[in-house]
Amino acid sequence: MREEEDIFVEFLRKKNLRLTPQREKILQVFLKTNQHLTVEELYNLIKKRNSDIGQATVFRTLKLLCAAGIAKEVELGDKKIRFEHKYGHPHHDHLVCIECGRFIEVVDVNIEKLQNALCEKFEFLPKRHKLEIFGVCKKCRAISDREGNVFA
Amino acid sequence: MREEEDIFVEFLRKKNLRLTPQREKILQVFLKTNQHLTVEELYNLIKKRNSDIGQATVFRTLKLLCAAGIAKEVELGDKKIRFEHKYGHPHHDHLVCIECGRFIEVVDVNIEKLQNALCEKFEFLPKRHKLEIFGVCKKCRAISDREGNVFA
DNA sequence: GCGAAATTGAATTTCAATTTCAATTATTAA
DNA sequence: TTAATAATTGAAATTGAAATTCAATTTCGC
Repeated sequence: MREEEDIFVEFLRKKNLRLTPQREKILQVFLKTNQHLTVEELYNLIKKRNSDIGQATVFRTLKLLCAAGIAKEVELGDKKIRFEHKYGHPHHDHLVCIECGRFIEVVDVNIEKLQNALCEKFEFLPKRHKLEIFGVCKKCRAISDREGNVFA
Repeated sequence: MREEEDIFVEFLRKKNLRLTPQREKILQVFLKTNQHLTVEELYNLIKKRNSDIGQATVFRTLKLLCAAGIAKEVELGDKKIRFEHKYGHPHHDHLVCIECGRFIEVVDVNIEKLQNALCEKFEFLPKRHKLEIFGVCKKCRAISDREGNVFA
């Protein structure tokens, strides 16, 4: 929390930008949730909590947070841009449940190694990658079982 | 070519839909390109070639082709929906060049195996996945070298 | 305090995706 | 063949999220 704020302040300073109450608030609320929210969802969350900050400001601040390395854009199947924490939150992939929408963050160094080997084979210089596995999570599988889903 | 057309005809028949000249044309042009085109790009291609088919029809036909298992939606970084061939074109991942936009289609059974193992660990039932590696392709790396790109 | 620069947020614009709807075309039943 | 029925088309309109505009406001440096 504190650390992210420091990074943000430093980032803003370098760019001759200002840490405003709105930006501070948006960062706080953003950091407090571990979900992957869209601009609109974060905007609604902030409005509910108390503050009255415009959607444009939320939008712009999230972009700033990305530029500062604190947030990161992701898309999880639906066609909306979502934002996740980046700082202190190293690279990972997602197992996305197509029933409940929840996701599991995973890393597998062996997969990453094979990916790099694959790139090498094509003399392709990898910069970043995105792996999403869509399926049914443990919890939803249990529900299907209980309900005797004939398709499962 | 012929095969895809047969599949499409059969698909349409089952759904009580019709094979119109427009749909036939769209399928032909779609199959002739190996790129991953957006609706608009395919629409422009068709217009250039000769025909005068509306964008709505291209859009709807591509959706039909997806439903028929002939086409498949993909997104490659930019935020547009693109369509690739699906029939006779088994699952694969993409190495996407961030310089020239070209992509390489790849498969690595070992990666897939590790993915399945990973899912098992979380009791997650995988249905499909999407792996995209963004980086610089061989050709573009050569260009950077030639130009003495100090950042490369 | 003053002026320059940055910020805000409501409203607007953008842009691709999608839908509407009236006109057209094809199919079916009589 | 014709009339009724159903599907198709495409121009135009709509949608919805992303991004921008701009006048009003706030903040900063002096």
